[in-house]
This record gives sequence, structure tokens and C-alpha cells, in this order.
Amino acid sequence: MSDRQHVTLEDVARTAEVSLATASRALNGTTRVRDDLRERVLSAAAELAYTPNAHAQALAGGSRRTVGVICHDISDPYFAAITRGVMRVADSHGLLVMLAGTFADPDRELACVSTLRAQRASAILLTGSAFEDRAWERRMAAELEPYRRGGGRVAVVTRHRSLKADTIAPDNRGGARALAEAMHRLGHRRFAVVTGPPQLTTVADRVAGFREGLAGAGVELSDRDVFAGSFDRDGGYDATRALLAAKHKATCVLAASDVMAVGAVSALRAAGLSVPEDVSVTGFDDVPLVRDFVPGLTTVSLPLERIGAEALELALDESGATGGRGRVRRLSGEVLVRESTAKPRRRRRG
Amino acid sequence: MSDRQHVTLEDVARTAEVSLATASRALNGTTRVRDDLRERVLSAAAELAYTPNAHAQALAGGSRRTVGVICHDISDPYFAAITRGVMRVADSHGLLVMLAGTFADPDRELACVSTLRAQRASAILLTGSAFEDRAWERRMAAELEPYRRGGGRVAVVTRHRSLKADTIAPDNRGGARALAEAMHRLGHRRFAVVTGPPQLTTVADRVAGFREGLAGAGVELSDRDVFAGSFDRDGGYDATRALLAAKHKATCVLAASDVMAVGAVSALRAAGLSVPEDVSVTGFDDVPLVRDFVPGLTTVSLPLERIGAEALELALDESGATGGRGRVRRLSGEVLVRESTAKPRRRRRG
DNA sequence: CTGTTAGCGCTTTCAA
DNA sequence: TTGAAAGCGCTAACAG
Repeated sequence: MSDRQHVTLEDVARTAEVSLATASRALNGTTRVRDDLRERVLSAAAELAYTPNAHAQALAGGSRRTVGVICHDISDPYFAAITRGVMRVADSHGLLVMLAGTFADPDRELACVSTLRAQRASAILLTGSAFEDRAWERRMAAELEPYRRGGGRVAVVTRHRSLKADTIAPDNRGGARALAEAMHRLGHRRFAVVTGPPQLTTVADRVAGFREGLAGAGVELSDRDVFAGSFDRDGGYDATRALLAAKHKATCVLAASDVMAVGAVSALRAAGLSVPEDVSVTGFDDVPLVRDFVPGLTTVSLPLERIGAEALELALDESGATGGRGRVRRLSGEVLVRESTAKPRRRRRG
Repeated sequence: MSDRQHVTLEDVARTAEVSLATASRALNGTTRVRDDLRERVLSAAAELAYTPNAHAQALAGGSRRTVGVICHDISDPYFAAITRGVMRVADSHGLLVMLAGTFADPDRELACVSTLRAQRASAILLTGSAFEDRAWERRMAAELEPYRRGGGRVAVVTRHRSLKADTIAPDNRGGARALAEAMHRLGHRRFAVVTGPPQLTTVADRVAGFREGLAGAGVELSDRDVFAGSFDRDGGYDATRALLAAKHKATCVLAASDVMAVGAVSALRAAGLSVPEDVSVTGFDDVPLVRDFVPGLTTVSLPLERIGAEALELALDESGATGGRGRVRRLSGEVLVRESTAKPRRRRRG
């Protein structure tokens, strides 16, 4: 046994008394190798507990066995579900997932791409919302372009088309519109929106959808009906507190995500209001655990795991790669009316 | 501009009209470089959108800029929270997280270690429960040992001591014992346990703790009081259905995790029982979103993000590395009695 | 089918 | 300080 740090292919070859090339071939199965030699190599490798150095393999032009996933925050069930879908597909392709978290910081996101680029990930998946910011978009495009030139594949979820990448596009706007319309049909006339930072395209799309749906039904949503917080549970809680403090008369609160809705419901309860008796609340996404909430959250269901899985599949599938513009796969959400929403009461507080 | 795939350091050096070595030094700041040369290198790199090839860097003995995290399922909020903690620390050290999911399959877990070893991750974190299986343990130890010899660091969460790695050990047993005792003090005398596969050490420890706590109070927990399912929401649901089908007379259901408890509550409700009026239910972990459930889930709170953060910190901190046995950092959980548990009724169903 | 050899892109001695 | 050159461990021609 050597006092070297790692067992290398050379050690294996020497032990098996074959050449480096033969050892490599035996291990990778690229070319046929005489059976007894292959046996010798394999047992030598096992005996020495040999593990190939992935860096050397990658450098020698062998493989690119990793994919990068960039999300805002893995502890958000939305991203967790998407990432799970990615991991399933990655696993079935023998790929390792490198996970980068941006915590919704645009600069951090750029840095993540750069890191993943350095790692020569075979694909980069941008799963988080984009930021509505021309300068940022340009910088992102500039970061992505050389990556693509080097053979890297890019897929994005809900992003601006300007990135020209393969895109999985859940219909945030349409889903929000349909949800708002459903709430209007239920009888609601006074609405408030509890939402995240408007620079996030997902947020912007959903709010735009709410606005459209209501406008179509003749209800105007003014800026004073929109309460923004961080795009998480606490943001939903805080925004709802602000709504309460403003003595807003909404009978229905449209939250920009399930997670925000959970915060909203908690804030309403803390204020002594009950859902849906006093106020109806809706979410968006239909994330796993929230399905077991009582009252069941009315929401727009998105196939999150599938979104992750398809994003990676799209990125990995070279065949249909259009020359630059990127393919777009649209997914529609389904409005799920559950118990967190009800007909508004005749009379309300205030 | 070359028609090469990637911009390399050589391109940068040529553009800046310096040697490879100087370019490298200027970029890494390892040695002093004349200011004007450094400037030239930096601007050439920027101009060419140069990104170092991490594989080449790693191979040349430069850096190990990744850590591996192995978990059962990232969409489980328990692992998501731990991973978030890991990512925070990784980020502050400039490390990239490689995430591997085992879906609680022992063989898959072994394979993950091997992959991460190949990637020369600077540390491997085993965050999922171990499996109670001597043969598996031996194989895992055999996989880890050469990794360590090559300078790799290993840290584990809730594992068997036999792995001899740095360990973050939440007190599953003690927490479970305290929780069971608290439920006994509340007045419960008939208990059932809804749990995951007993081969998982976490599960085994928690069930053992429940058993101990109850035994100390004079209540025997027999095998017929324990209902096992998969260690997730559906497992909790299914196990509770089994409990119901067996007409078990428990007034208090102890679930092995919050996520299982969520499934348990849903199953009870579906059967027309209310929590806590008809049956009390407890969880374990105190995962984020479940905190907003109504009724609030009585549980044992574990600092999940901190567990992840400390696991990586421990692994990265060479200073206190004991010569082989591994350091152990114990963390105790806190019993949180909320509204999902109540005094048992005098009379019960059946 | 097997062995020899030339890199992959970078860091790091070692001289200058 | 700077540059030349020797690898890091592996794969993939290219000869045999």
C-alpha cells in the first residue's frame, strides 16, 4: 500500500499488471477487454478501494457528471419539491446535483452561475424567479452565453424569455386569473393581495393575473389593496398584519403562494378572525404539507416535482434544441377550491 | 476570439501578455504580482469572461471547493431545514453543496458516498438516519475510511458511533422519553406509536425513548401498540389507518416525526375523530410550516438549521479532530406542548 | 485487444 | 517578481 493520498488508476494498473489504458477501459467498459484482464483490474480496484478522480476524468474530456440547480431557498417547500424532481431525473442519468442557494439575492444568483460554470456542470437549472431588472438580465445573459458556447445546457423555470433558454413555464398569470375569477363567482367583491417583492417575475405575474381576473369581473384592484412582504411565510404574516392595521375591508385575501397564505392565515387568526368565516384566503402552488392544513387551502395546483423533472429533461435533451431561442414548455395550474374560502358574509367587521 | 470550447487561463495570459504562472498568481492573489501586470490580467479575464476550470484547479492540487450532503429526501422539511443550515455555512466558506438523495435506500447511500468521494468533496455529511444493519455499517465504514485517509472529512447526524465520525447527536431518545412522560402526566394511559421503519436509527431511538418514558410511568408499550409505515406523511396516514382498523383504544398517538403526525391527524379526521378532543397526537422535530397547523402540534423541538450548520462546521474544523474516534456534539430537544394534545376524556369510543 | 503517449487546464516548485 | 516546466489522474487517439 502506498503512502500516497489517493489510490489512483496507476496503482490499480500496477496491481493488476496491466497498462493504464487497459485499466481505464476495463473500468469504464468503453472497449472490449480480455475477460481475465478485466477481472484482474476489477478485483484490484475493489481491493484497493479505488475511486476514480472525477476531476481528472472531467479534465481528460471524459465526463460531465454534474448538474447545477439554483434556487432561492431549499427550505421553501416549493423549491424542495422542484429539486426533488430534478434529483430523481439526475439520479436516473447518473448525475450528481450541485445545489446553490441565492436567498433571492440577484448578485448571489449571478455568482452561483459563475461557480457552476467553473464546475463545468453539464446543465444549469435556474428554478427561482427572475428579477425584473434589465441590467441584471443582461449580466445574467452574459454569464450564460459563454457557458452555452462551451457546451453547457441551460433550462429555467418561469423566467423572462429574454434569457432565450429552454423554459418550463407554469401559467402563473392564467392560474391567478382563474383563481380570482372563481373567488369573484363565490361572491367576493372586496379583495386584498398579500404578496412578495414585485421585482420577482413570479410574483409580478401572479399579481397581474389576479388584477386581470378581477378587472374582467368589474372589480378594480388598486395599489392600496396590495400588501407586499418577503416571499415566505413570515412575509405573508407581516403583510397581513399591515393589511389589518390598514383596516382593509377585504372579504378575500389572495396570497401569492401557499407559504405566504399560511402566514396570512396565522396573522388573521392571531387577530381573532376566522378563516373562512370572517375572511377567505387563497394560496398558490399546492405544496405538499399544506394539503393537510385545516381548513384546506384553496389554491392553484402546480405539478412541482414534474416541473423540476422536466426542466432537467429538457436541458439534457439535445435533440430538440432550437438554435438559440430555446424551447418553451407551458404548464397550466388547476384551481382547487377547498375550505379556506367561502361565500362572504352579508355584514363584516368594521 | 478562439473557436475553442472554453476560455482558458492560457488565453488570458496571452491576451495580457504575461506568462501562465503570472496570470494564475494574479487571479488567485497567492503571491505578489506587479500592479500593472495584475491589472492587465484581471481586465483580460473580465474581457474574455474567463471562468477557471474547477476540475483543473482541483487536479492541480489547488482547491477542494465542494462539500457533499447526503439526505434521504430533500422534500422532507426535516432534511430541507438541515440542508439550509449546511448551505449557509457552505456559502460563507465559498463552498458549493453537492446534494445526494438516497430515498432511504441503504445501497443508494453507499453509492452516494462513492460518488462524492470521486468528486473529492472536502467533506461528506451524512444527514439521514443510519440503518441498523451490521453488514451495511461495515461497508459504509469501508467506504469512508479511504476517503478520510485522502484528507476527506466526515460528519454525521444521529448515527451509530461505530462510524467513528464527528457527530451531531440530537437527543432523540431523551426527547421522546420526556414527551411520553409529559403525555402521561397529562393523564393518558393508553398509547399508540405511529412510526417509520424500525431499521432507521432515528426511528428506533425515538420509539425506545417513548417506551422508556412510559415504562418509567408504569405503562407498558407492547408491539401491538406500534404501527409502522414509511417515514413520511403517507406513512403516518397509513399507519394510523391500521391503528384505527385494529380498533386500538389509544387516547394518545405518539408519531415518530412531525411529518408523520400530519398524516396521522389527517387519517384520524378522515375517520371522523377530532384532535385533541377524541385523540391526542404528538410529533417530533418542530419543522417550520407545521408550526402554523391548527391545532398546534405538540412536539419535541430540534434546532434543525443549526444541526446542519454545526455538522459542516464540525467537519471543516480540523483543529479539534480527535485521532479517529470523532467528536460528538449532543443537542437536546425541547418538549413543546401545544393544542394537539389534551387531557383524555373519561369515556372513549368503542 | 493492448500498450504508449499526448494532452485536458491549472498550480507550483525551481531558476532566472 | 516573473517565467519555464513538471506534474495532478485520467481518457482517447494512435500504433502495435
